[in-house]
Amino acid sequence: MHKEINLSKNQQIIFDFIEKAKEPLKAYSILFNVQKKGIKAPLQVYRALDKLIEIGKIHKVESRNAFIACKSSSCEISQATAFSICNKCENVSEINNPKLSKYLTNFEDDTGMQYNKYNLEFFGLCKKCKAK
Amino acid sequence: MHKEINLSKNQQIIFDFIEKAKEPLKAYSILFNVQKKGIKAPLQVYRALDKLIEIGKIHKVESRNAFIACKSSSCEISQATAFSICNKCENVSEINNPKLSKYLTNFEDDTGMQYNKYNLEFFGLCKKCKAK
DNA sequence: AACAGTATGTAATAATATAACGTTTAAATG
DNA sequence: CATTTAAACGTTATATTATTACATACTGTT
Repeated sequence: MHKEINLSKNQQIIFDFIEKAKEPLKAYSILFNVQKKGIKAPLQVYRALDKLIEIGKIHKVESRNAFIACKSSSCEISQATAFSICNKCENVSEINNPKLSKYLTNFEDDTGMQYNKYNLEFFGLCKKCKAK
Repeated sequence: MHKEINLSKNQQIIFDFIEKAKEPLKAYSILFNVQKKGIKAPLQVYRALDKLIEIGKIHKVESRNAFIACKSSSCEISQATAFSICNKCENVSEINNPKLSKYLTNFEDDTGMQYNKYNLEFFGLCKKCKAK
């Protein structure tokens, strides 16, 4: 579960926008859309994004360079993320599966090394796109 | 195992360079290093990279925007990749673990959807960096 | 030879992200 | 409350990553 942290003004503006979207947003698309709120420069966006990622309120979808609000209560502070990505409609949803996260969190590689952080992105066709 | 495919001139030049490196390389770093071989423009590099990824000779490490030669015989044509990444020294190695790939290939999300392609990136400290 | 598919060369530009600087605000400490 | 410290902010410039658009050339079939 997320620790409750007071967001700063810019962080709050940008988080609100990402959360409403319910789909991954690009940094510059965020920028264009919050300019009316006084945010003028890329760096203001990227700084807020960095912080929001750090505290686990959003995640970055690496393969898409896009940002999405965290809707899972189990991905502890962004350490462990998994996404399902449709290659056709680009729908992205966070996978909240305790078995999967347990399996990956406990995974040891051949050298015996264990990891506390991972990012997993699955690709395929979502149900809607498959039906077509 | 990889199907044997004849690489074109540019593809071969760029693949040779990535394979020798044995660490992930950035596109523009590749460009600067193959200019003496007559490759002058970013697009020439990106086109070769796209093709090499498509046929499974290299992978993209998404969180680093970098490219690494495939050393695994089991990641069938780039459909299933897993990497271990050290956050300190930036060492990246491909994880070739049949159990892991089997687990992920067979994974079904809560909607019953199955995926044939995924990319997993684990983060932590490698042995060397942990020892320090 | 004609065709289709893939690869190439080149210039321009788009999209993504950070460096460097100085100022302001908020929180913690004496 | 005054002081200190850390975090956040604003701004400009620039670095890095990647693609569009268009013209040409090569490769392997029929």
